[in-house]
Amino acid sequence: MEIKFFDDRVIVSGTDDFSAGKIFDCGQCFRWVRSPDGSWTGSALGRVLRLREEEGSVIFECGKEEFLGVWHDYFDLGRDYAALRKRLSVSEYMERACGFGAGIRILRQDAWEALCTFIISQCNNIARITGIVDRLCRIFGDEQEGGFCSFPGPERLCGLSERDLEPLRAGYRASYIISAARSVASGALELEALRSCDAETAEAALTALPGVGRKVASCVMLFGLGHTEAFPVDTWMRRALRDNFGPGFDPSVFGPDAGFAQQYIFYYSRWGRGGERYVCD
DNA sequence: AACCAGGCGCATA
DNA sequence: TATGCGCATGGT
Repeated sequence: MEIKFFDDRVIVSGTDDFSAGKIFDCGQCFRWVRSPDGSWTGSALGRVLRLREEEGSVIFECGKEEFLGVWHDYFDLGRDYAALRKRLSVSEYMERACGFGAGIRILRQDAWEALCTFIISQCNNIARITGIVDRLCRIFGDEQEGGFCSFPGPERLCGLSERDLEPLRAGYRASYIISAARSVASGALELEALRSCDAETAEAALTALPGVGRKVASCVMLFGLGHTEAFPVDTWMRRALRDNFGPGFDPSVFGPDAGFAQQYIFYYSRWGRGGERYVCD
């Protein structure tokens, strides 16, 4: 992978492992939008970025400092995904899943945003999750360039009531959002400290929050806390595992790569051939 | 017009 | 440990 710096943009080229469409549509984040011209714009970590793909390279519309200080890490560009896919291709199925998902990267998202959005995601569909998250940012976040809004932090939400959140139309999840905001804002839950904890400790701390079970906790760990061994299992994963792996399958065989295995399996089962059989059943 | 969504928490066996 | 249910809302 090559990175070239210009005054107003950074160009990343020479990799099969950056596909904006797959990265933003694989269900890990909810705030990147595609423009008619094919470019993508999103708000993350308090900043707005636009990027576009052109002839096998990715163009980040930002300066060198911002790229190195923010986006290089956010897009996990220091990781060798080609080597990762090779390690994960331990079976014919995994080889297909990794090939199909080539281009996926697991974003290093803000931990609070991950917690909040995956609380919202429970028993919900992507379209509605996106809408609720958008309203949350639009109503309680700060305005940014291009009509985008920042993700409101826990200190912004901790003083609100369930009625204040009614315009989100988040249903019963509203109370979960508020109590999570209060736990984090008060310091009762130190999200950043969970980065360096072992997985069991992090999961226990997260599931202590109302409305946070194993699935949401594992998503927060994987997408927001850098716990790459986390392996979220939802309805899609349950079906994919049931049909393609033994009944006693243990994701820990993938060790610290388990989270990436999960993403490739999930993406393949939803959008690839691995998922078609379920439609016909 | 139903069905169900990247679940959770609680009750019951 | 396993299974079932209600929870708010609205996309498909």
